[in-house]
Amino acid sequence: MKKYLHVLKKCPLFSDIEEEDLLRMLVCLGAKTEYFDKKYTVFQEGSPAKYIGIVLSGSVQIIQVDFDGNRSILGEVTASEVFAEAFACAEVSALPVSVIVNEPGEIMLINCSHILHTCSNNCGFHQQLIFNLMKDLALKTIFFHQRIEITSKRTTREKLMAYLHLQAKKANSLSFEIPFDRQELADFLEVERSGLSSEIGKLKKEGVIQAEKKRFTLLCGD
Amino acid sequence: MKKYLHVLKKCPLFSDIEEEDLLRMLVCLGAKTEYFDKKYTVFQEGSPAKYIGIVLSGSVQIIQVDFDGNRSILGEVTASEVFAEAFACAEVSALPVSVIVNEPGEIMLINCSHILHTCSNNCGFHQQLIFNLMKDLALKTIFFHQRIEITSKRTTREKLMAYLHLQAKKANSLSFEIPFDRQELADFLEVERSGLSSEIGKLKKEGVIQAEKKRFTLLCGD
DNA sequence: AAATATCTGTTGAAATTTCAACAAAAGGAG
DNA sequence: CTCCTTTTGTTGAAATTTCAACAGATATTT
Repeated sequence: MKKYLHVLKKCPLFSDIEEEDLLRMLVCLGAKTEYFDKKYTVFQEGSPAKYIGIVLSGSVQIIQVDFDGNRSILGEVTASEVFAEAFACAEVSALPVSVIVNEPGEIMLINCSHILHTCSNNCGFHQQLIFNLMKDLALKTIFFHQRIEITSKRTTREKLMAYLHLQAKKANSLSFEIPFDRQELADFLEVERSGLSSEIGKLKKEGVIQAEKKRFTLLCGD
Repeated sequence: MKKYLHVLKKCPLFSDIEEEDLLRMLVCLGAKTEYFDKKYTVFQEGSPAKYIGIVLSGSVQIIQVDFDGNRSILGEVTASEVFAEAFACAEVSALPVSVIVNEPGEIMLINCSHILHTCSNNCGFHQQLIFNLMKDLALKTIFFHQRIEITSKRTTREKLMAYLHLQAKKANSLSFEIPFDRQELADFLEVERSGLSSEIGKLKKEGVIQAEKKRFTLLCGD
């Protein structure tokens, strides 16, 4: 556990909680850590939500698959980030998403009811923990708004450009890497892979962007 | 304020808070109530988020308008429901959405920092309030997942049917009213109004649904 | 009650996406 | 290094959406 202390300290769930308190708290919360291989299903759509997940290393993807087999990627979660917190908090009986390992690594799982229902020792950090969880949920909602702003565009080109501009803003640079390959990007933008590929090709020809594998560069300053 | 007590008691923000405590708390929080006319902009996209809104009567819509003028409707908020809580909690400096009055009515506004930062009297309900706010945020996230499940469909027909099935499930009946007119429904589903209209026409002809103004009935039991 | 504004359904042409299929390129395993 | 798998770009045809425009129906206002 100590190995990942620097990761946990960056986790929004543990903001403003001291190192020694954090370690004790994790014991109190019954946190457990597991290693998962690539493509492993950490949480299966339809199963009850009890655990909050924290990525310690590697990464996971949040995905939704409808009955026609169409995959939507809701997001990519990397080290020190939290996932499934909303479902665990709301205590839903059937997860609307699956969580799949993208890059193998270790994941910490915490039974959410241990967070929500103050422990018997009534430790003071507990209030801070709940406060942090709330902030995190608020930020997740904002993330969804950004995603909707992108996917609500009507054409592949507009969706792609909206996404790239947002990534550039996040990276604070016109050049940046995205966490998706082409198929995954298509599933995130809710478009067809082949159409996306050809659109990327056109934008490159037009001199609007550079694109080499996962690295994109916006050439126009707008 | 007393006039809307029954509405406030149903508000998820005030679950498990006694009537007398609630009234005192509202004073403590500096809650203020205002009447708004139809089409009035309660919150303007781009302005800082400070207040949580609670609809006491009438309804509001949460909308996003991109620079091309395309409108997306994120949701409809009716009596005893909360809005803008995520942005207020996250203390964002620029709202990504506007809130527009649909049916005129009264709205209660509460400065979110009064909720987040425990008051000097440190009243016990405050912890309950924060807990409730967290639950509410979790449910909002789930709502967004449902919306994504609908809008991620590729055709107008699929989006419409996914939406109608969800509404039927919520209403617990195959017949129900939706809160949108045709243009608004199109802006919620992220499709073209004319295409939506013709799709509704086809579904009626095929005997899959009945549709009369805002009342829809699913004729197939699936 | 008439006049005005808003909402709805329809149309056909243009633009775009989807779909299926294939080949080149890149990556990984032995 | 070679074989095998995965990823990516390309294509053209079919399906769907978008767009603009209009007319009938429904509300709202005066």
